[in-house]
Amino acid sequence: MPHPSRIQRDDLLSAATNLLEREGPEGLSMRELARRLGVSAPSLYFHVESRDDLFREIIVRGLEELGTRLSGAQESGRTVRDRVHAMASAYVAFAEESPQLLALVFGQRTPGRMPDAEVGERASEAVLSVARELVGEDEALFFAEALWSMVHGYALLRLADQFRVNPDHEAGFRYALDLLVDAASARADAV
Amino acid sequence: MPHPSRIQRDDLLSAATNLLEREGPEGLSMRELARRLGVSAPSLYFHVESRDDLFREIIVRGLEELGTRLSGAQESGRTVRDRVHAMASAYVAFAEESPQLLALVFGQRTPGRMPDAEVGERASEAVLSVARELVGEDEALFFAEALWSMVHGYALLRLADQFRVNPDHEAGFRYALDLLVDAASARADAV
DNA sequence: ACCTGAACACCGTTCAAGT
DNA sequence: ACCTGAACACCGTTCAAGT
Repeated sequence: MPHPSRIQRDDLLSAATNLLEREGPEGLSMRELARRLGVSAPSLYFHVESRDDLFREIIVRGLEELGTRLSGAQESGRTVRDRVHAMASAYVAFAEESPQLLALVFGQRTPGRMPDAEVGERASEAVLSVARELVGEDEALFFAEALWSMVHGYALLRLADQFRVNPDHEAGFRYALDLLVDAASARADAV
Repeated sequence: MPHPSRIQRDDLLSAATNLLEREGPEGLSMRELARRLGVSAPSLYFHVESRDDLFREIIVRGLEELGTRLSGAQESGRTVRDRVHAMASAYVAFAEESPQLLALVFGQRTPGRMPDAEVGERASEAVLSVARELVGEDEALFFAEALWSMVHGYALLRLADQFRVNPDHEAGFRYALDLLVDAASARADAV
């Protein structure tokens, strides 16, 4: 009679994500992960193909979680401006809860660690949809990239403590977002 | 009579930076670096304190190089818009030449790896200066953060191949930059 | 002053052996 | 089907010993 699995796939990925946030990517080792799960290191290979594969799975989960939060935030605001701010705040909140995960999700691709292209669909669809509202179909893709870039850059640079000379981060972020929203409205009016 | 040093500090850092770009941060190992320099691993510890210290030195060099390029680009354009585009292009070019280095320079801070705060002074001064021209002293800090965020985010997301649905990256990037520059001009006119 | 080989405590991964 | 201990080739770092 076979053993019932002693490790739940979900527990493995949760423990791995915790370890990643606490110790960084170099600290997420198969042996340490096994130690925390109370099993031997080789037994992990019955649940993931390799360490790279483990990273890939973590990224998939992270990307799905981010997509869920963004499309949730998208439905929360009354005006377009509110929705942009809600989504941007959700993005930054995610970045602050899971900085290592965010860096991994949108970081340098190492072959074997990157998930299929369609995993991020939900997140990009949410951003594209709000961009469509603001500037119309034709410019939506460009505007979505601009908005995403700004929010992403802001989240990462804040985490890296690069904005330390600014005493009021909330105000700075709102200023940046409104620059884009205002510019979009001006363009839409001009047409 | 003491040995003359067989390793030049500059060679060590260059080789380390090359190895970083080729193999990523996890591939930059003291032993592999020593191998490439034709010395034993322990002898590296006469030139750097630790692997973390090596990373810190690489980051310092990278930040200085980026600062030099940005303040060079800042002097190149005739109009403010030209200068913004020149600096942004220099930033993206740096990111494309040295993606791993950029991720390191502005990535998650691991204690012991981060350089002193004033090392990035040159780069931030260049961005602040162009921001001052565009929106005046009062909003310069906020605008600089917005501009830097956008360019940084754009560079990273491009590298992570997140803009693959957009066939024309050059046009998308110019669109994004001009959104900010136009928004800044509109604000300056309104005052 | 600088370099070395040996050593220690780590690491990813494989594999034969166990239930 | 799942887990283990032993093994292999790595790794950062220290240290006594050499020039």
